Amino acid sequence: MSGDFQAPKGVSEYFPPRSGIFEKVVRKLEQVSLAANYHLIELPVFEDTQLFTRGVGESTDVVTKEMYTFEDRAGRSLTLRPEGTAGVIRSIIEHGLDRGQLPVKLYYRGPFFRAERPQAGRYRQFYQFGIEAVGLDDPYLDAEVISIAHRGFLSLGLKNFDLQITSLGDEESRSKHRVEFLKFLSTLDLDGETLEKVKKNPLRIFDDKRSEIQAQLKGAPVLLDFLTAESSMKFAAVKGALTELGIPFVVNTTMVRGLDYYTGTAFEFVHKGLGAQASIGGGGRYDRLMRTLGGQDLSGIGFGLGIDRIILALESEGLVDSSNENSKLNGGYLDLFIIPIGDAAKLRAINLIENVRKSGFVADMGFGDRSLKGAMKAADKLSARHVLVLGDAELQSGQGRLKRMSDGVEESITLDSIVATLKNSL
RNA sequence: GUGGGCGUAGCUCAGCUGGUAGAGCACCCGGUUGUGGUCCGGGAUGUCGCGGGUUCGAGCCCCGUCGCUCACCCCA
Repeated sequence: MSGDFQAPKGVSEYFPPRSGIFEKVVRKLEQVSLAANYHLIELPVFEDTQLFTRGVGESTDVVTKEMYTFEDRAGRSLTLRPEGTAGVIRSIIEHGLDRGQLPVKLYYRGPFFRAERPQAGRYRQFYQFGIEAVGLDDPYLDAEVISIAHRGFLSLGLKNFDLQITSLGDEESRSKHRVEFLKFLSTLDLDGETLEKVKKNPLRIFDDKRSEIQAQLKGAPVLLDFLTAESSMKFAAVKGALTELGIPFVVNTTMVRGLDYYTGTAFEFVHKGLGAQASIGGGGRYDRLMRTLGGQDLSGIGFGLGIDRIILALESEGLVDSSNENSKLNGGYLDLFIIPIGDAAKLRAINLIENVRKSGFVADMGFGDRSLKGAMKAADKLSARHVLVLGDAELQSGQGRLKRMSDGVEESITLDSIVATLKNSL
């Protein structure tokens, strides 16, 4: 530990070589989303506090104790976004994006903030990638959204994860179940704190990890058994589509989502190689959110994936080598490294490098005053494919020897043809 | 908010029952004059998280404090 400052508690930071993995994850997820016609929406990281209290739900932990809320200079209450969907919906309504063709298909990514106690895979500033399909209530759209997340994970090489799904049904389904469930809960022996929790959202009790609680929950009325015919058919359609797509899933009858706006389809991707925070992504349908925020009565569905956790998952599956700084996987390599000897050579080198870079190659040069041997070592450490030593002789003759580092073979070239030579070497 | 573990070189860590610090990796220089990867030689680096106490003497013991970490609650 050195220096006078350190990062605020619980934030994740990515610097090379790990930042290369971060970029790769985001790029892959963008790729699969774009391929399904979802497009980028870039939003502010802070919003009117009310957007979240109303949108996410007053009873959720996210709103009651995890928001970074502050006042701006005019006394407005603002909050660093704890999740992505509310902001997306706000923007859709505000800009009338839902007035054209439906569904509106968007993806977003960036930092999110929750004031929690940090632990493995849980940060106060964390990164999410998410998509939203808004405006249509079609179970096949649910399946599409899930399949995009699934495809994203597969394209990153992940294997050790499960997809869990359930249906939270519509309001009728839930109120019928709620009556029976509360009746059941009243027969249990629960402590005060748990009773409080149950009051806010009875289903939350399923998240309790204490075995004495879990034991009591055996035989509890299951929401899935109370689905209306319509909800039931939709859920069956989602499952059918997933099966058709060859996407394995397990129905989790006790799955609980942390945000209040979910209705109908809800899902979660759980990775087995992580700690207590095993969810690498989740989402679901929300029928009321848009109306709640003052928009049209349109349904939507989306997911949020935790980039930090995906990286942990990749590492747990041995899919990235964070110790190898220049692993190609991390994008760390150079097409050309020029070693100039003397100031005149540096001037020429910086010029040559510029041209090489313009042609799309990755190039760097030796700065400072290292020994030639030291500079060669540096080139090697940087995984340079070619090295060119530029000294007085080369400056005068305009000729040089391009060394291929893989086998040490040197090729005589004219300095002006270096780009062409590099192209030929591919 | 609650509980456990830990804080020693840039990184990973060692340091026995208290005697003022070490290894590996990384980094720099060199192994003759302008060419890397292996090998060999050399080198720099720490207020041992911070403050106080016990002691002739503390990285090792005690107290406090800050930080990190894992777990609970909850979630990405």
